[in-house]
Amino acid sequence: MPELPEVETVRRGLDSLLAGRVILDVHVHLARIVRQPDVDTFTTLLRGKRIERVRRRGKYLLIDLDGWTLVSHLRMEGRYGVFAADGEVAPHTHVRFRLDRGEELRYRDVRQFGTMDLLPTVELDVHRGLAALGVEPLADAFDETELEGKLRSRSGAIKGALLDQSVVAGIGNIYADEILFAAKVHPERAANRLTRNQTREIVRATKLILAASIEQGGSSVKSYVDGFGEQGQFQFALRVYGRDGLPCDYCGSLIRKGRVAGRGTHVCVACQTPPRGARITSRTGSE
DNA sequence: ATGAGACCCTGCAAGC
DNA sequence: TGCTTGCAGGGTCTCA
Repeated sequence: MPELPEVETVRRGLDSLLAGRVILDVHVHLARIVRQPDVDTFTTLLRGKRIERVRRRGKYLLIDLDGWTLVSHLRMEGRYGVFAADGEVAPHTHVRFRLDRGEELRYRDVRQFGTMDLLPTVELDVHRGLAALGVEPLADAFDETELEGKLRSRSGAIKGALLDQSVVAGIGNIYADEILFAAKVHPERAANRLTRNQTREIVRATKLILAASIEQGGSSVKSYVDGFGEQGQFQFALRVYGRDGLPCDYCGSLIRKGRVAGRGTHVCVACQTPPRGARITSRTGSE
């Protein structure tokens, strides 16, 4: 499930493959993926456009084309790949962009959750999803003061706050668990009751973990593959996510899994001290 | 204003 | 063995 490091890995792959290429034609096989404009306009507008570059904001891919930008969100399982145009088309391929040199950019998405919006680049700031995003976690602007300000009014679990894209952009379920483990903060701790030191550790862990994951091409817990069809290697560095019942690398206690903010949540209750009233504790285990 | 829960969708695992 | 059921997940929406 692509989060910031995976989307960044895809961005790098696509940028190197697509910059300077021309879209000759577009075929949309599943209309739902394209939210705006309508499919006919989408297709007409893209035909003949030259791809300038591929950017990223949070978990969004931004493909710039001659004054227009294709805003693409992979959600759970969206994937891009460049193939020979006459080659076999994989199942669940929903959008095909025919390129020059006999190649094709293809978008696959088994769960059909992904979205594409095409809008003038100058209007990007009014895109609903983009407009609501918080700071980029790897930017200097994301520091303890910034995070503390965002958390001040939030009495809910810190994990829920980290998943909120308006607090900080790009963190999903996997990295939220990894970041909180590295920062030694229990995911159920109230966001506005963190100590200054805990906030600082969360910021530090966020930058460290996301950067390390990008370095290794992202993680690929399920089906994530980058623009070149390579699998990320960061999955082997996950310390808590998907490791319920296994010993913590740091202290040897068993990793527990429960639900926080409606998401499966992994925690070492020895390293991440549960707050009063926490559901995930050494006693209760799962649930 | 905040936060919890439903919803979208499909593949897979678990349970009978 | 074959069926049904439930779960996973990101973002957006509704509702309290």
